[in-house]
Amino acid sequence: MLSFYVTVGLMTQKAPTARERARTEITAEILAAARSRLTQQGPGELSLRAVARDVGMVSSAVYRYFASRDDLLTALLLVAYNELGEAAEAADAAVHDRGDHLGRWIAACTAVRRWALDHPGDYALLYGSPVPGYVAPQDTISAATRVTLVLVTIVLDAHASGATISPAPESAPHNVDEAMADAISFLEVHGLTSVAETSEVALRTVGAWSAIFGAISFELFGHLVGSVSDNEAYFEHTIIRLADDLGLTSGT
Amino acid sequence: MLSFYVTVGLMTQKAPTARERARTEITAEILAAARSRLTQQGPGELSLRAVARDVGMVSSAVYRYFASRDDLLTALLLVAYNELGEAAEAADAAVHDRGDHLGRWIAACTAVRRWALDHPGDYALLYGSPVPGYVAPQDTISAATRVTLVLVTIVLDAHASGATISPAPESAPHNVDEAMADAISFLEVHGLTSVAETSEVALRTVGAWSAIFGAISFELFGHLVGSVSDNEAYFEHTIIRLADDLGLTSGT
DNA sequence: GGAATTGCAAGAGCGCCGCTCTCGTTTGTT
DNA sequence: AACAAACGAGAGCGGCGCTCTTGCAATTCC
Repeated sequence: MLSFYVTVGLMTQKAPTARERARTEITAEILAAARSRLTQQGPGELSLRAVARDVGMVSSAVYRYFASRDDLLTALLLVAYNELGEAAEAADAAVHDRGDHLGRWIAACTAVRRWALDHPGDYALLYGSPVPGYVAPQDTISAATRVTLVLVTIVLDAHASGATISPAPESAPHNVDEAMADAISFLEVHGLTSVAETSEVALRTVGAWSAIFGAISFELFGHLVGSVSDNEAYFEHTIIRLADDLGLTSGT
Repeated sequence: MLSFYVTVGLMTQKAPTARERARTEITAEILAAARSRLTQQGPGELSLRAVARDVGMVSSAVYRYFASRDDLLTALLLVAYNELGEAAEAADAAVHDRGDHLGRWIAACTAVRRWALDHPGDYALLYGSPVPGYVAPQDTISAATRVTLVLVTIVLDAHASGATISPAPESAPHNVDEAMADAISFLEVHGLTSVAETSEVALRTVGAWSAIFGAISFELFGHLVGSVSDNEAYFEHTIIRLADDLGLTSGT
């Protein structure tokens, strides 16, 4: 760890100075302290002065590393998004039978819920009510996409393997293509081959993802108290119903 | 308005003193000022000192009317919950053909979305990430129930008129009754007659409600940017899909 | 009707917050 | 060795929730 950069060639790569090493180290230390506070409390309660005390600094010194509280929150946003995305990816990858799309769906969804329950503060930062003024920088967006990309990929894999969806209800409007235009171009950008009925599948996938989000949020924020007695069973029912709607069958 | 209580009998009802009248009036004034700030900003940004300035008071004076910032937020919670519930009830009641359950469903859901878009701050207070320490008092719960009660009633009305639901996917677990026990007793308490397959209907209704919440939250909090190009069309598709899943048909 | 009690608005003040600026000190460059 | 950049600490600004005290007005008691 100490001579990490020095071993690269012969001075082709500059060795980091002591200051540089200290800087990245302290930055990570601050971030870790902030993270541990965030996970337990909420984003609104995260105080820069408190994390400064945690790392044994005076508050003004922290501003050498993060320009503002919003900057710190953005850094945490990135970390949390990536961690959640990684959890979903790992859960999906752990299913050995890649053709078992239902199993992959359940694994990924369950991992998302598990992570949310284990990191309520982080979840609130990612998906809770945003601060009115705040707009997420570009780099956070790609991190935010990882989770949805896992789900989308599973659905597309299933449809590439011949999965089909039930017909849309007769009373549904017929402007699906226009409504989901952005999703379609998103798929194209990510090189995901289109399947038949692309926009209808996209519609249902986005709908499924927001339904999952709704279920987790309701559970986490206490809106299911008095209605659902077994949150885990309820969630399992929900995601299986969604999978069924997306054409993911237990066969294959 | 002035001689409101005085006209009731002959001193059987005490006339409110000037102080009492002033108190309720000022309380309402503070609440209104707070509300207008809340609707535009979020709950986290609502400062008691700011509303005090709005009503031309010093901050400590406001504490005569609301014991704490949390108390003020709770009062706002109640107002907002009731307003949202009323909006949903009114939209449902405006559908003249009471047998048109799909129409009533669409009307109620659309009204909820409309209200949320018009009152983003209030919506964040009701359904956004809660403050970790805060627990909602009992009186807010009944107000919170109004919206869901509208939706539940429509679904039950439809099923009392012979609506049926599609069978659950074969891969679904079989513990629906236990998972939805609380919802069933909720229905009994509210004197809502059970229909066939009660717990499955309850499961789907709760699922539908959280899916609606998810769709609205995603739209409001900007998580649909890049996926959905027409939010209104997307929402209409969503609620019609949910209605179809609940057995609400356009016929009857 | 006058005195005691209660309700009220204002002010000062406490500890917290985000953030800025200044001032010595340390580290890296030439 | 001289200079420049980065850094940590401290003081300080305005704003926050909330408490306490003080004078004043409305109400109630005798």
